[in-house]
Amino acid sequence: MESSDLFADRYPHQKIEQKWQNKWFKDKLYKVNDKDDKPKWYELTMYPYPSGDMHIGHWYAMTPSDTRARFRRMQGYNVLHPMGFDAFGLPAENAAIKHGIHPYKWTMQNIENMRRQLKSMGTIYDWDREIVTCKPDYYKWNQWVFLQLYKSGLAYRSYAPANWCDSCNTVLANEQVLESGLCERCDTEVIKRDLNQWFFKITQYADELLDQSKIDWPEKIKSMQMNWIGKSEGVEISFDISEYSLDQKFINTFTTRIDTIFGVTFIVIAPEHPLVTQLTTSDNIDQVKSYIYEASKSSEIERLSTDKDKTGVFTGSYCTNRLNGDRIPIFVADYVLLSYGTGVVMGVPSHDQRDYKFAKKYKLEIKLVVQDPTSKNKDILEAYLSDGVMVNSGKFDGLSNIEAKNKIADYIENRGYGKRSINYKMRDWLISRQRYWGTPIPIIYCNDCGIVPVPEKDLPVLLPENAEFLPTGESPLSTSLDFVNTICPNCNLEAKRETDTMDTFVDSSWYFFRYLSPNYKEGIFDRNKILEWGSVDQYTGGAEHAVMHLLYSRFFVKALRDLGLINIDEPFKKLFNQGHIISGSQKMSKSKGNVVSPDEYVNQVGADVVRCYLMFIGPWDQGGEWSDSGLRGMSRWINRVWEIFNKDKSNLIINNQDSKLEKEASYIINKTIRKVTEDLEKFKFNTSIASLMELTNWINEKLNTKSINKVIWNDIKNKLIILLAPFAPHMAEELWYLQGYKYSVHNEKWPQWSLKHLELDTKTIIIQVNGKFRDKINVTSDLNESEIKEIALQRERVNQYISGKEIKKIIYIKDKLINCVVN
RNA sequence: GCCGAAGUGGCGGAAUGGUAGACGCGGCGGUCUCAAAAACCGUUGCCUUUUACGGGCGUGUCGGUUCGAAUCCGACCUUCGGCACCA
Repeated sequence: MESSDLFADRYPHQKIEQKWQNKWFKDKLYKVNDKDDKPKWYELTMYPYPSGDMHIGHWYAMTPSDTRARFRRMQGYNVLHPMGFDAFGLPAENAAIKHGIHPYKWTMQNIENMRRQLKSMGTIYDWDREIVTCKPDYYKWNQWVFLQLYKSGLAYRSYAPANWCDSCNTVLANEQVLESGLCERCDTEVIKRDLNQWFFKITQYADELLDQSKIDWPEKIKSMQMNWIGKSEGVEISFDISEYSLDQKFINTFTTRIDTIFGVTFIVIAPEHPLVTQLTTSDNIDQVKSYIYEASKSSEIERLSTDKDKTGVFTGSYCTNRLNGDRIPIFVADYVLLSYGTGVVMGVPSHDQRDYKFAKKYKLEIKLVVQDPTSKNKDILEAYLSDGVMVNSGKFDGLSNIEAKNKIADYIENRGYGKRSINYKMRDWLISRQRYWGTPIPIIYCNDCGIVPVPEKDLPVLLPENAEFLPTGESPLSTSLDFVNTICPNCNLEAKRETDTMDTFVDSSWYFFRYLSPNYKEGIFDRNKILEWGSVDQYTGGAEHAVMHLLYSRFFVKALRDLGLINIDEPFKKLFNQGHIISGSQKMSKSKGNVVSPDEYVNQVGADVVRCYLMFIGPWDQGGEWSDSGLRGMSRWINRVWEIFNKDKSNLIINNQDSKLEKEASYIINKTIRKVTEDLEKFKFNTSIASLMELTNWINEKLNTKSINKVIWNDIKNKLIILLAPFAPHMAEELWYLQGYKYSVHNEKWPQWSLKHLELDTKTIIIQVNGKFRDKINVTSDLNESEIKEIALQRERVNQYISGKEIKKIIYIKDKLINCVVN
């Protein structure tokens, strides 16, 4: 950062910001009173992960929403704008492994520092409501919700693959696996390992989550959620494998194109599918086994990559298409996922591009069943995806394929070959993490009683302090014998605890309710407070949470509602996504060394300047680039505002009455109030501030020309300070105090504008000739259309362009312009 | 590949059918100063011989609608974001 003398410094920000922050804190100015009978407004910013040091990105997310919350407060709402910490998670555990510091200590130190930084921003957070998710009085309720979901069948245990590093002997998060597929710590190839894990049944709510009628969110986010849920309707149909005398006589596939069932020339099965080994013949077993091993090394993203060539191996077995008796080869290929549909795909190369490529590669038959009515598909050079007429499809020949879809589905259902079904891309939510720093899952495994939930009275299941974080191949909690070994609550015999912890998205799925009764001991939340406050009125945060956090929260709220705990359908009524702030045209990151730290800027120019600058950069949803010189401009403006109030006005303010000037002043102040108010509603902080700058420029100009009298000054100073208050809360408070007004400006009412003052005696009319600007005139409001036209046509500048030409028509837009159309 | 957003001075941006470039940064000229910084005042889209408060051009590209288009429509180009073999 450049030296401080480059910055304007007449405004003693350090002294003033300290003074008011202390006073607000002492007076509990921003304490939220539930009993207040003003209308309630819940404005929430996504809570941060306590990584230790705040960078300017945190400020970019938080100061504009604080300004909005302050604005709502001054508009007469009882505003709740709380803050807390998303305190469980991987970085704390990594710090523990790397530096030997306990995750709790590391996290709490970070929180302490961040709390100090957040306070320095001059925000209205009511710190009495702070929540810290790694504290037992918070995560106890994660466990409690888990038990409720378990009881109602929404939590279940099943096998799921996890990234595994053989050398480190540990499970890896996706972010710990390099793009090359190697472990980030030791460069060993990462494989998949099936683990028994816990899930929440979010798929049960798939259809309700698709209903977005009760949320006012950006279209972008809504469409991302739609795609993520990925509903598709089709038919589940079985192929006959009874010739192999296995337990299963049929192999099931799901298709959205049942009209192409007669074009199936191969079947593809996912490598993880339990039938694979049973169906593989001894000739092919070596090949198939090595293929499965290779597949386990590739990540899902790699497997699903369109760039990659399709690969697969033949199992040596066949199945029979029950509609036409065709004998069809069965392949294993990694482009089929066990987790979607039935994990088996019917290959129709003539009508699916991916199947077409696969068939070409392995020289499989390509059989046309839907004919293009125009070209008749003479040569099949690629899959034909459009609609057409059925051919090679037995008794369905000649029908349109759209009609055939239904008829074939009916036929299949009548014969018992399959049934219509709906599939979702979305899977159930895997919440198990083989980690230390998270909420212990409250389950006990007993040899006799099986899976036993921890009784509610025994909650919380505390995270033991003495677990070993170094990788052992087990979840860290299993190294704490005091923790693992317990007594079965059912039979009182020895039993073992679950040693996995919960995904931290569980914490963030309901934290917004905990703010309403943060210290409530009798339950997850005080239901009366939920009735009073309801869900979040305005939520703000980054778009990177478009799917996971925002979808999980919606699921949680619906599940809690169905458990009878609340009567709310959606957690966040309105959503706004801010963009990202960048530095040196790049995302800020420690490795690039371009992280902008707010503390030193706050020291040099003050929190108000940093706040205003961040809001002034550009539209909030588009993000922007940090620039020291831009900040300097804001510092200049804040200092100019300060000077307006602090310079000696005995010679500047005149005593004369001047109704024309008073009218002008009244016009500009009303215009500013309207602009600031309307733009704040729309999150357009940049233009709000620009209009405040215009107002202060006007005041300075009038002071310099000695054209402000006492009437104007008294009106304008009062309103200007109030308008400044949400943006620059410290300076506004000090100016308010210096004017001798009653503490606090933040309890003042937001000013109203009146249309009466926005009407001027004269209007500026633009004169165009053939749509080009040529002149403008000032006319009094009482002139009518023909009088204005007459004046306009007489203007010399206009005459230059119309003389000697035929006037075809004149367009007149009231109070705005005249356009003269000539040849 | 699909979906979405965006493209305007030297820079961040404003204007969502009616004076393009508000506001700010940067630049240039000046005031103050021994000098500089800071601050303040003036100026600043580009081109042109501004003798004229003069003329011409100008919102990614090409076309269209309109009296009038940065804004609406069509095609294309570029950038960014998201999703990605979903059977």
